[in-house]
Amino acid sequence: MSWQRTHTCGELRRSHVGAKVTLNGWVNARRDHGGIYFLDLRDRYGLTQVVLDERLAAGVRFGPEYVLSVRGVVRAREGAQVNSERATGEIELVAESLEVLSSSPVPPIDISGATETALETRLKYRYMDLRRPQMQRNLEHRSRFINAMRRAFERQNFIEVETPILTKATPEGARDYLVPSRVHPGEFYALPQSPQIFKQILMVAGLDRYFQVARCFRDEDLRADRQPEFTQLDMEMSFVEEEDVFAAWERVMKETFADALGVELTTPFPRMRWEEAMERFGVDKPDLRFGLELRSVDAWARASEFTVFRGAVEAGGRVMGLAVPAQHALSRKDITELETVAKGIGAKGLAWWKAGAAGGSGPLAKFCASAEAAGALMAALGAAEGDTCLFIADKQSLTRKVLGELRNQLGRRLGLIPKEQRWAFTWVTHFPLFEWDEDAQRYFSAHHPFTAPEDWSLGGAMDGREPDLGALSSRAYDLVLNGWELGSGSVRIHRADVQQKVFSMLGIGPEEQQRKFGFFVEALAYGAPPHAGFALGLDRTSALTLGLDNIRDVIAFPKTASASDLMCGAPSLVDASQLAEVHVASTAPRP
RNA sequence: GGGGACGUAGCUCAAUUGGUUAGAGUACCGGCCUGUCACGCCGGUGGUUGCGGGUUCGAGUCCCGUCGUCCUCGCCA
Repeated sequence: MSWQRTHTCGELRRSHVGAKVTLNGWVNARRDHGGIYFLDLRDRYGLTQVVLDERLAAGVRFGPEYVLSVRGVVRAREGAQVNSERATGEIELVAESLEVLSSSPVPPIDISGATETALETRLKYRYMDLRRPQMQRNLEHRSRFINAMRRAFERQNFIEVETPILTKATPEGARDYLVPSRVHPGEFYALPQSPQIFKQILMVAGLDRYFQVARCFRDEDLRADRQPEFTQLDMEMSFVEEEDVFAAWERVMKETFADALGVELTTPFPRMRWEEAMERFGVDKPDLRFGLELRSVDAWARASEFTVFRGAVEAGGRVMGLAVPAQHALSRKDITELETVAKGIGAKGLAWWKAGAAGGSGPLAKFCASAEAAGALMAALGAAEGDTCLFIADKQSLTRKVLGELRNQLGRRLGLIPKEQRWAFTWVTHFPLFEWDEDAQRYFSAHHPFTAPEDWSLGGAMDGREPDLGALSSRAYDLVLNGWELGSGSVRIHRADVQQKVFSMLGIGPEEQQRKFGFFVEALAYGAPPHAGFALGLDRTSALTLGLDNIRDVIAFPKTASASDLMCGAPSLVDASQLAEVHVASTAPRP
């Protein structure tokens, strides 16, 4: 008689009563009552209670996580026997025969119970961790989401094209993962940080609309929202500008959320220039689910007697603040904690003021003694009587950064984020083209070197003038959701001469350009259409739509903070012969 | 590379100021129990306190080093 299942463990209902069925699954729990024996059998689809009589239970040995095949008859449960907590709670399977298909030692992970196992153990025994219903739900959700997104792109006539995993190292950007070549001694492939160049070349090739579920690799340190390999929904389109890309994605997101989550998104998403995001929220990925916006106090500071404030403004910096409504009554202890946070980011201090028309209280009170000064400060902050106002005075970038972080922390700590407003998307546009790097003493691309400048003349550089590179604006954009950067993209440079000029501005000389990007610039020269694209982080999006704050829980086999795979033990030493074959000698001390 | 937290039974945790034979819950094993569903009751097995060194009459506890995990800053075109 076959052990193969006729139904799953989540399938049987009252309508199946009387049927002879076979279930396969893992032993989730056992309840031995002497004369009668209960067994919960689990698979991906659910739990079903199996009833064994005394004789049958005594005849076979099994424990948690054994794999069983149970054959028997479906019986209705009546009255108090019904388990209304379970989908299969109105029936049970009365076993007639039972076969052990596979055994298990005592499991290191409690799959059926309530205790949360240490992450280290979960990662080492990932195959058991993934048996947990929560993890299976996460992976199912991710699969549904990605498939819905694929269908949405196909409806818009995009085609999915695979690009190489073994490709060429790039000088800009993150650290590359390198793969030595056996055939070409001393030469290396790199794993792609993104399919950027290939997808642009697909546009030159006339593919017009491309997308790909693309694995990307960046050899940088990990975070809760960052793994060394991650997955993007990557896309590119020809003959378009920003709004065309936004519209394509808004349609995809609307359809995907409806399809996979049953959520109706409101489109179009708001657009916000980078400068506005930085000024109002202090960050380039603002969480728009709550207010508490930053306000400029520059004018007030310039006129004030407070030398710290006035000095900051006169030195070309900024004085900014935010007003915490009186109802949230920050204590001195709260403010001290916030000051510690501020100093940790680099602020010299945190000034505060309890707003009041009569001067208020706190360190700033003596500079607000006049009703005029107090009123002006309250007006600048949009503050009401009794609000706790927090101030940072420093150079602009630090002032924004510190207050942006304080705003985010206050949003969480004070419970300012309304539960019902779950999906606060926004496009952030017009990022700077270049950012100055103090250590390297040169400019780097804020996005990547293929990003189109807002001004095709590059501030006159195309005509031989020398613009202020830090002031150039780009056509890069990010999609932000609830304070997370979900993805980014840009209108691309489709002109070979502009691309070469940008490389030069980044300090990449003609010889290096030719060696590293020659093929790409040459491709642009052969009839490149104007094009633009975007890539969405699927790990982050999956996590966020599940309400998770760590992307590990939507990745089947994630790596630890030190980029190890605890299950298979990667990375690992390899045989000397293997190294020799690829012409590599290790300089690491061998244990 | 820096900062912080953590590491004790299969799992989750406790252990006073450095002091008896390192405990509890759960899991596991044995016994009892015919309606449980995280069954219950009784009993039992189970420990290199991550690893190495040091201080001490005595170390899970203090010190040094090291390994690992998490969070985070730098980093992440």
